Amino acid sequence: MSRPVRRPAMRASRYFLATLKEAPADAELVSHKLMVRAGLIRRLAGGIYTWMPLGLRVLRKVEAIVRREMNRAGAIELFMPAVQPSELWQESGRWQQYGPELLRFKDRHERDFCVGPTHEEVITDIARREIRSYRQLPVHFYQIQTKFRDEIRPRFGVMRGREFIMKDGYSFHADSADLQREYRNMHDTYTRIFTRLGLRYRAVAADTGSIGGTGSHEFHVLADSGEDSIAYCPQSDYAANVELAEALAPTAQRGPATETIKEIPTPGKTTCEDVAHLLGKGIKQIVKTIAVVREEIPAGSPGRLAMILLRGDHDLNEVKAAKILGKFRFATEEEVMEATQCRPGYIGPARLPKIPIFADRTVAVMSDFVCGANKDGFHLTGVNWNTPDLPDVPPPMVLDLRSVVAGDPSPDGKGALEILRGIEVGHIFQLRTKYSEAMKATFLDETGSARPFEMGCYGIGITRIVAAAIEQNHDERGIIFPEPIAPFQVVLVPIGYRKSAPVREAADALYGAMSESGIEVLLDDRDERPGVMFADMELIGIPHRIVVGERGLKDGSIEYQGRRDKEPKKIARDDAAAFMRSKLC
RNA sequence: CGGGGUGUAGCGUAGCCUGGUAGCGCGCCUGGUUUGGGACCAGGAAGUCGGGAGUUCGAAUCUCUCCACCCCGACCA
Repeated sequence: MSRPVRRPAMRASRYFLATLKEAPADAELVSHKLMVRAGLIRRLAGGIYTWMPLGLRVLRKVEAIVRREMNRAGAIELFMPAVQPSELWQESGRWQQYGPELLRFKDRHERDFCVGPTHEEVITDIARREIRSYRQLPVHFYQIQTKFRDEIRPRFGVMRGREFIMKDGYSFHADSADLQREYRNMHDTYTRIFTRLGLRYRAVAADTGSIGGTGSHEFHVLADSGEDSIAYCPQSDYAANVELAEALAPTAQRGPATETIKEIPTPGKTTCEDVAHLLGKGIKQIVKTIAVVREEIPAGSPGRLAMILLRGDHDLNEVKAAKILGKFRFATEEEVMEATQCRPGYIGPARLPKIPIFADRTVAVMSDFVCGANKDGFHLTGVNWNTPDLPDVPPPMVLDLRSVVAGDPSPDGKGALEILRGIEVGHIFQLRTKYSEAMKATFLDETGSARPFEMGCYGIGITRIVAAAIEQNHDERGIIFPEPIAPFQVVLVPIGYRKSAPVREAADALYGAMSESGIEVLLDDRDERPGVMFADMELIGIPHRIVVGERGLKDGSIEYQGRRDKEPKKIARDDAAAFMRSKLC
C-alpha cells in the first residue's frame, strides 16, 4: 500500500492563517461558523466559497483518501468537463426534467450549455464511443470535480452550497449480476473510505430519487444537525432513510365502536395538540386530515383534491405519498374552502362525500376517534369506520403514508426502530440501463448482438465531508479535526520564540526533526502571546500540540497535549520527535 | 417562488421610531511597556451608512424601487 500523501510542514509566520474572533452574522450552523472563523473558507456569493489555504489542505486530504481507496477498488480516474452541451441532456431527457437546479446558459453562437450538476450524460457518451466489446467490460471511471447545482436555498456554508466538489464514479457492465458485484464492491469501498476519514457514519437503504434506477444506499455522517433522518434497528442490521423506511401495518385489530358520533365546538383549535388538550383526549385519538392537490390530475377533474389521514402524532411522509399519489402539493386555503365549505383546521373524513381518502395504515385500525367536522369551529368525537357517517375505506386506499417514529417495529421484524440524524455524504445507485438505453450506449456481447450497458453510479460529497466532519467533531473552543484530515498533524507552540534563544533553538530543532520524518507540523513562530496562539490552534483544530517554553526546558522537558485532552503531559525534550512519530504511527 | 427580517469601516454592532452629515468593541498601522491562555498605554488609518430615485433647507434616519444576505415555508388541513 502506498504511503499517505504528505503536505509540507510550515512556519505560521510564512503561512496564511485567517482566524476570526467573531463569526459572521449570516452563519447558522456550528460547522459553518467554525469554518469561517478558522479561516478555512470565505464566501464569494450565495452558496459559493473560496477554499483558503488551510481549508484546501483539509480538502486535499479528503480527496487523497477517496482517490486512494477508489484506485484500490479498481476504479480508474479521468476528468470530464464542467461545461456540457445541451444535446446530451436532450438525449437523456433531463434537459426538460431537471428544472431550475440545472444552471443553463448560451455561448456566443446561441448554443445551449449547462454547468454539470452530475455527469451521467458525459460518461455515457464516452462509453458509447469508446467501449465496443464485452471484452472491455467491466470498467469503472471516476473523477473528483466541481459541480454546480442552483439550489433554491443554499445554506449552512459549504454543507449545502451551489458549487461543490464531488467524487463521482460510473461503472459499466455486461449484465446486472456484474453490476451487483461492483455495487457491493463500492459499498465496501465507501465503508473503508468513511472509516479511514475517521468519521462516525452509517450506511442506509435509500430512495433512488431523481437519478432513477433500482437499488441504492446512502452513507450518512451522524450529527444532530443533519438534514436527514435515518431509522435503524439496534437488534439487526436494518437501516434506512426515514423517507424510505416502511411503517408496518399495526398488528392489532381495530377496536369496537363504543361511542356515538358527536359534534363538539372547538373554536380556535386547529392543531391536533390543541384539540386533544381541549377534549382531554390523547393525541393518538385524533385523526389529522391533510388536503392535497394531485397535480397530475387535470384541474376540474374529480379526485384532483384528495385527503390524507394520519394519526395526530404522525407525520406525513412526502416521498411515500408522492409514490402513491403522483406529484402533489398541499391544497391552498381557498381550495379547501371550496371543497368542504370549511376552513382548514376543521376538515375531516366523516360526512364528506365525493373526495377520495387515502388513509394511513394506523388510521384504518382506529376507533372512537376525533376528527374535524367540516364545519368551522367544530370537531367530531366518537367517529368510527364502517358507520353511516364514515364508510370503510376500501383496501387500496389504506396505505403506508407516514414516517416511521422511534419505537415502531423494524420492517425486518427483529426489534424496534430508533431514529438518528445524519448528513448524507455518499450515495451509491444501480442505474441499470436507464441512461444507456436513452442514449443508445451499447456494446457487442459474446453472440455479437448489441446490448445496453448495465450501469452503476457512486457519489461522494468531498466538500460536504469537511463540513460534516466539523459538525461531528468540535467543542466550544473550535474544530477538533479527525487526524486523517487535519490540515496539520502537530502544532509546535514556542513560548517566547523571538525573545528566548533556548526556546527558539529547541523549537527549531524539533520542527526540523519532525518535518524531516514526514510529520506535518506547523510551527507557530508568530510574535504572539501564548493565549493567542493556543486559541488559534484550538480553533483550527490541530489534533496534537507541543509547547516549548523556558520553564520546561530547564529540566529538559516539553509539553504534549492532544486536542481532546484535559491536561498537558510532560515529555523529555529529546524524546519528543520519536514520541510524535509513534503517536501518529 | 411566497411570508418575515436584516444590510452602518475587515468582523461584531449602536444610532433609525422622534431627520441636523456617524459612535463603540475587536482587528489593522506607528511607538513604547509586556510575554505560559485571546495584554496594556499613547497616537493613527480606514465608512459611497447595500445601489438608485424621491420628499426636505437638510436623509443612515421618511417614501418608492432595485440588489444582496438570513430565517420560515416539515404537526400542516
